[in-house]
Amino acid sequence: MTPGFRRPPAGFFEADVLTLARALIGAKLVHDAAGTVRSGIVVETEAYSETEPASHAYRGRTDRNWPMFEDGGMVYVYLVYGLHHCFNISAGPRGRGEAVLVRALQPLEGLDLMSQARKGRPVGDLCRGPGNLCRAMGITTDHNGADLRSGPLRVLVPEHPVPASMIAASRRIGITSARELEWRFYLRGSPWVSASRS
DNA sequence: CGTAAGATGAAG
DNA sequence: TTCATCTTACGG
Repeated sequence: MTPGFRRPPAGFFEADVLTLARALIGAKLVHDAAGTVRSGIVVETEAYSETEPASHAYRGRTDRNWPMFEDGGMVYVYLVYGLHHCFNISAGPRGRGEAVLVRALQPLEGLDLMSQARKGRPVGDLCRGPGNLCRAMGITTDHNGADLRSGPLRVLVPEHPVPASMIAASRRIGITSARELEWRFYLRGSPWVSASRS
């Protein structure tokens, strides 16, 4: 266990999705695979809920989105545009369709592996954007339905919480509905966050 | 069934 | 701005 980080307290992932999306900023995402370790600090997230139309959960549970409806802390990974994976963390209690999309990480460990997976892109781009981060971290649909508290993917929270004043909110990126909601959160001033689209 | 659109990324 | 690439979800 890395100094400065600890296992999340009980109930951490059962919080409502907006609370969790904020609480994940500054947390550490770790992937252990085949004796290798990759990790990074979460610097950008987005909340998605069954209550708004931009969410996969808006029209109820399906074969794809079912992890969103499971207990908080379950991994939801899906493929977008037939090319890129997106990594989400289920929030809230079982039966409620909510998840946090992780959009960017500050790379911490396993930079060599990440760089290899990302074809030698600059460090600043390794984990910038949801698809890029999955590629760098080696996250695929194989991880769909995994438990973040017991599997090869883990989340650790900082011992000293990120001050609320360091977390900024904005509109979500790349969606066509519910544009007005400011459900994207990022570490203020971080150079690792993804760029906005039009 | 057929098909349109998608929580993106990279190149031109 | 365009295109790669393919699954999902929805309509017929």
